[in-house]
Amino acid sequence: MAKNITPKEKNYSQWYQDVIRAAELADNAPVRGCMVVRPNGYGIWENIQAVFDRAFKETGHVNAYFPLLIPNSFMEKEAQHVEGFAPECAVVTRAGGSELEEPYVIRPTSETVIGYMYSQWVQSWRDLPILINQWCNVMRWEKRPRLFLRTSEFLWQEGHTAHATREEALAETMLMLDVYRRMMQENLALPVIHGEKSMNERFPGADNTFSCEAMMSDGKALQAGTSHFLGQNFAKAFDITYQDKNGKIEYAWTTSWGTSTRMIGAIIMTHSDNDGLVLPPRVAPVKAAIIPISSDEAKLSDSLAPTAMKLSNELNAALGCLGVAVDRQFHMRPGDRFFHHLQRGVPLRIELGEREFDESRVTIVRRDNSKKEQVSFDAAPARVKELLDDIQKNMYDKALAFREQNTRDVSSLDEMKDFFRKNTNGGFARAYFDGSPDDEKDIKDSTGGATIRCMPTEDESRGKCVYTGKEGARRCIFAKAY
RNA sequence: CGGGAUGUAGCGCAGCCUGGCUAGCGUACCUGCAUGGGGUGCAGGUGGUCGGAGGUUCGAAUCCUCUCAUCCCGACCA
Repeated sequence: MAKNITPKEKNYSQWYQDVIRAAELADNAPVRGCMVVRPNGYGIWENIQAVFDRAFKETGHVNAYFPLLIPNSFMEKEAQHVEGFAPECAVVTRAGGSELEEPYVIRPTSETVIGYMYSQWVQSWRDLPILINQWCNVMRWEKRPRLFLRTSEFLWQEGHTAHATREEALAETMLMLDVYRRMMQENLALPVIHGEKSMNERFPGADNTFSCEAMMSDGKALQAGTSHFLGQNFAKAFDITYQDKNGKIEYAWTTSWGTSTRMIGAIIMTHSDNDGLVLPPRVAPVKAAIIPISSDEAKLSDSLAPTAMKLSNELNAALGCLGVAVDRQFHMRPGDRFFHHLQRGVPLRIELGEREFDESRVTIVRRDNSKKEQVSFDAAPARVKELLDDIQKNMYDKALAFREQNTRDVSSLDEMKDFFRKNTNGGFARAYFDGSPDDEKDIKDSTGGATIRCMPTEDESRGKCVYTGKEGARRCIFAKAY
């Protein structure tokens, strides 16, 4: 057991922070609520970006960049939007040594500037759809920051699209929700439930919001990605109009969708253990560490290290990435080196020592030391690839099994209260619900914080509402959330 | 922003109540020797204007006021 990490059973928040520190993912910045993303953490983000970016491009989107500063008046054009975001906006009022004529808001999200630009770019039905994504930073002055989950400044991607018809925009909203679900499941090993948000949880300015919800290992829910159907709200606020085939002027229909560095928090809280970080191989910056071991320095530099380099090149070629690194901390004791990689979430360790070398074999060991096997040099690339795929799959299966173990169907309000009272966080409660936003708030108050995370898209069943008793209610996932 | 707590070496802490020699301890770090396949052992050493500002006092880590930051519990959110 790692002595620099508080066990999660003892104090989950402390455990989370300890894992981040031990894995050198991020540090607190000198600015309130901001974080410094360290190389090991940024490497995860780069891998996430790579797989998501590819998926966006495969579905016809292109990248662009819009400015960090937004004229204050833009924010005020959409009533719901300004109401939702005003409390958490940081504003620039001085620049160049004097007071600005109009304050600039540091973007909390870019619907407004992008809407403004779209209004200039769109004239005809032929100009639609516009399918643009941007990777950038945004700032939201949150009350209670937590590394990766909620920081004042965070990195994300925001897609903004404009369409000629309502149907097309709705289809886009659902398409991107599904892209998120797939990417999270396949690459981050996060089983997520995707579905529609309740009115209380809607994005300010959206007609409808959908999300991907994941269960953390303490039973709480985390919203890992959202896709919004904005209707014509922003088109009307920013005058995004086009002339249709009949020559008639129409408002466009828009969508927006985003995922952020919060996904790194989701990965940590879904997979990691009391020894430290556990990373899904597909997004691990280091997928395997080759560790040459010998007490004979000449042997290390003359034969083991060069062989390790050769092996890492072969492995990288086989994996199609640069995820295999040679550990050159030769002066450290083997135990220290193993521990270092363990805490940083490196899925596989390849031990290359005198014992193996003499026999032209390497030892492949899993992070948790659960399996150790010897393979020949020639067989190593294929075997490593196989093992990484296996680990990736097992992580997903394990997370899914955990979610299922902590999900329960509840058919009455008392049962729901009981579910969330018994444990500290409960888990996911599945229940039919057809009440009003105030009814939902009442459930929140009486359960110690459980809210509707989403109404699963794939669940078309109908039943009796736990609150009102009305028949024909949709099924909802209730949970306490981060 | 409300309730609670904490700021002393990179990290974790003691000292504060009851003011007083040169501010300690563990760990990390550096050096040496021995070691070496899941957090090595011994010995020696480097490193602190005690979060910041002001006040009380002959004298402040310690008492008082203000301030900043962090953590926990709420409200808010990707």
